[in-house]
Amino acid sequence: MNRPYSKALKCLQDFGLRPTRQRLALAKILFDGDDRHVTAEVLHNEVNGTGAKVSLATIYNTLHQFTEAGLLKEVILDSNRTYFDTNISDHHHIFFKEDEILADLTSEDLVISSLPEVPEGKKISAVNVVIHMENS
Amino acid sequence: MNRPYSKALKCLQDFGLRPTRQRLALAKILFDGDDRHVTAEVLHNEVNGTGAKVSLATIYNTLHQFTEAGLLKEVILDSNRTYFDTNISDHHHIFFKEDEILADLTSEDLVISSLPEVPEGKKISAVNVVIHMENS
DNA sequence: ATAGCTGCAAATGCTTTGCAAGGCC
DNA sequence: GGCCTTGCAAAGCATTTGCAGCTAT
Repeated sequence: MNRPYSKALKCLQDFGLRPTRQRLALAKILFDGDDRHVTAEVLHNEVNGTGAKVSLATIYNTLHQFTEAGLLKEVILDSNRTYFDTNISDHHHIFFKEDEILADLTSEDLVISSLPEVPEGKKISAVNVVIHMENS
Repeated sequence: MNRPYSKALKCLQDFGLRPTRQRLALAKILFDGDDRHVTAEVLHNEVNGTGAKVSLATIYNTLHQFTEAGLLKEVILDSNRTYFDTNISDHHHIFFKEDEILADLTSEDLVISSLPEVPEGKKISAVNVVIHMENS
């Protein structure tokens, strides 16, 4: 492929985000391949390993901008880490404790057959499900 | 009732925790009534409002001791707050965003009819479900 | 007496922010 | 040029920890 940034570039342009060097580097890692589940720290190490220098503060800012733009979803796992998921469809997660790996569940893997009644004047804004696995 | 600490005292004794003034005050608030969902901060304000003085560090330590003893369950909601739940049965939660209220769901409110296959050598250690409600 | 508990204050770890310098259009 | 973006360092916040003094048994 001779246009290695095309996908990343398009993402940014589509959402009115100025394609700076830092945003391109991050978008390339996040969107030019399979779905990813990253923490700010992992992404920081990864992007700086490629030679591009992006500060941690900018990683955080950019992850939140991408999330606001609808390019990412935040996943709450535990109180120490925020994961960002490039799969923005409605889906659930499985977390492997020892490996610290977060993965998607398909709609076949987990089925919720009944949800609580929604009170007047309220709406469901999210249904967060995380299955925690550990070594037996 | 002329033995206002009986229930709290029993909890502590049953789990081999020395019934100190601080632990009794916290156990009384947590276990002498309906199920509660508290954060360390809320519990701190509440217990100090009763006249008992308990430091925030001790609140945290005690909440974790109670959790390890099986008297409480930790509930992960978002990355800013850890809630502790006195309902230790297997159940799910609903969170009302504007009111910052966390409540239990019964097994009728939410039904999970299928779980993912468990890989060899692994086991499910938790199934965390939180329905987020907001004003519509 | 002594092992365990508490409180304070300092440390930690992740995340956010203020602001001056730099980059994109 | 002008506005947006970045990077650094400092601040923030919830939580944890070290340690000296206290307390239940």
